[in-house]
Amino acid sequence: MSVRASRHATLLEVAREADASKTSVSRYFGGERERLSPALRQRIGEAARRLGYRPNQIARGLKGGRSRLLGMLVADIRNPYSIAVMHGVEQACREHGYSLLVANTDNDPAQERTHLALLASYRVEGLVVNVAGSPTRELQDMADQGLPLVLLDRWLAEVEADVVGLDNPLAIDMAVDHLRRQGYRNLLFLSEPLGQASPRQQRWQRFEQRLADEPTLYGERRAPPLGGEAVEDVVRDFLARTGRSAALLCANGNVTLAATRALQALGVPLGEVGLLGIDELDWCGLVPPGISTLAQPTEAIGRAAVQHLLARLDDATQPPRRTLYPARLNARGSTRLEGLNDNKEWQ
Amino acid sequence: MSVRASRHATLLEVAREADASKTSVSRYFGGERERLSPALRQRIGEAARRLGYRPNQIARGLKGGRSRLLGMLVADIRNPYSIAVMHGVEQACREHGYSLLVANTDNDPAQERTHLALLASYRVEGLVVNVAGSPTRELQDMADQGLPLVLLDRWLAEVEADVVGLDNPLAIDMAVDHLRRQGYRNLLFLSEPLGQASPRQQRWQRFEQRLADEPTLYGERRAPPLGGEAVEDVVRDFLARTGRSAALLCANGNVTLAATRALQALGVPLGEVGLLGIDELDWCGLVPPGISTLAQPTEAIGRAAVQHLLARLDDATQPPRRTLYPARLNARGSTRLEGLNDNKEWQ
DNA sequence: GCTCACAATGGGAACGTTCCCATCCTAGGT
DNA sequence: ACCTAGGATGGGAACGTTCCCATTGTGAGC
Repeated sequence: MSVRASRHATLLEVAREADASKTSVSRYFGGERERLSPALRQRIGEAARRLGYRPNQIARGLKGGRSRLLGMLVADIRNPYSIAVMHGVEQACREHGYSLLVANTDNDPAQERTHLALLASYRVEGLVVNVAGSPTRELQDMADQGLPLVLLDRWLAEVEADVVGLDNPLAIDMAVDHLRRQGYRNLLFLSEPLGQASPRQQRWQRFEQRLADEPTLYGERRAPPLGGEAVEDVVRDFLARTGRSAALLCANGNVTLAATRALQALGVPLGEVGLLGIDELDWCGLVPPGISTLAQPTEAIGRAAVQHLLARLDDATQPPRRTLYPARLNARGSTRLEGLNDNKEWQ
Repeated sequence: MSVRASRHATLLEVAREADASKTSVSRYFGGERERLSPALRQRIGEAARRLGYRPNQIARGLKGGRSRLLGMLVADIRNPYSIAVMHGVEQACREHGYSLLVANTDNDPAQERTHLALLASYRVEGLVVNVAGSPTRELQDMADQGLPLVLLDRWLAEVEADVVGLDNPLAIDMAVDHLRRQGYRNLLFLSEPLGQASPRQQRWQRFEQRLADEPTLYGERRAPPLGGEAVEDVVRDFLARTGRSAALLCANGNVTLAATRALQALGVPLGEVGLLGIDELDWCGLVPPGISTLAQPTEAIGRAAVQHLLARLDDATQPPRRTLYPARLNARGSTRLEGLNDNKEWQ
């Protein structure tokens, strides 16, 4: 009985201790216990416990190529949407015996490339990607090498991979319908600058399309920079020209935040000017009279991403799938034109 | 020239392609380029580029024990505080050539144990731990095995490890000072149930202590469950008994959220009853007239955690350090007794 | 009683690195 | 010219697994 060295016990040590072969011990921990006789099984179990043995995942990953690691590349880790999805991804990983290696790019395309390479070097078995730029080349290479890939929310037309996210056209339809039903007639669609982000583009386009089909509605689209006074200016201008029954439709959480600030700065009461945001945020219920939102089923989206990965790990040949979820409407005071209006929408 | 197999190029293949030995290639990628002659260096560089070679971190980790992985165990990944700190940790990791393996326990002690074991099995070189329960035994074992450990925010008295977090007594002092200066005289300290969480206990104790030193102030402490009506009841009761110049001091972000809801439900205007929260949140500036907070320097805390890890990796013998940061006061409308009061505090 | 299938077990070669230790060569000191 | 120090390079073992392929033992079928 020696002083416990400050190192980890190995498979071989357990084998010796249990008077078994390393193969048997490997089987014990590799989920093939039923192949072992009860006696041997017990000896190994005890020896392992005595030695505090834990299989070394690194070594495991090396031999079998099974790193049991899934990677997630996040464009902006501070975005509540990303977090919520990540939570779903992480849970699903855990349930399937995987661990999650997270890389955050802070929306920097250069970092994105670096991190992609990094994740690859850890031989992750699959990758959930929320792209910032357009690392088309890198992603296609990885896909070609047989690495299962899921594009989250944002997708790249050129990359053949599964896509999981929100049904954006439907979300815009729901938004426009809701606003119209609540009595708003002049809609301002506010987005962040479109850039490469596919959801922004989709929402932007669908809004236009939808407006064309609605003779009773008037609409405009703007994508001002979120930083300075731009949002406030745009909103002030719009309200001045359209007067009553105006509403803002915010394309994502950041915009909702900026728009809320702008309306507060302009001294316009929420509801009198409608405000509907895509993405649910903690505080939306708190700003009186409550900000209406279209919530994304983030948890489900995260889990779905992992499921796609696992399915593809199982059968690499499936054609790319696209899984889109509907948004859920949280109607609050910010889309009630007059305090005593119809209350049917409320839940 | 063969069809590129769907596998990764290996060190050996690069060596063959460059007509060099694997040792030389290993040196090239292991940061010992200066030991190679310029000619060889160039050959290897070109061969590697041609083959798209990337060192396999898994294999690296196996031989040298250098997994280049740092682990982070988070009690609640959806908590904005955790996220913010994680962002700092992740950045610091990246800057030092490490990757981050994140595990979320959802505040479940059982999961916590599991995940701790999991992280260990990936042979992370250091661990940032934001404990949920009291995995004292596991942590001490890991520390004994020579694994650098940093306790984040919450600490366990029994575990010998570095601690990084907020200077809680100082934060309470700042809070009490600010509230007194703003004219509040009756303070209600609201916390989540204390449990094992050291910061909650520290804040709770310091409040009592501080109140004892302030004859001009009256104070009470409560830790109601956050779920139902309890917070509202506690607040209503307190306000009924103390009347004017009452203020709530919220021990963390969750409590601030609950307290804000309660005050809104009671129809009490913010400011008339003071509200000061520990932890800055996105929406604190949005709820009129703005909620005052004590912000934690989360980014710095995250970076400090990694620095401690690296320092200990460098010299395992250092005694445990404790690094505490002061909070920063964001004074807003919720701690202005009357609209036209002194404005000195505003920034 | 002999063969054969099959269950239980073990030996050894990978996996892709790192690192210790040669080996070779050249230039400098004598 | 000879010895040697030291720079450049390479060979091989190890890291802790998994997995292919034996090797043993046991009872059923003939």
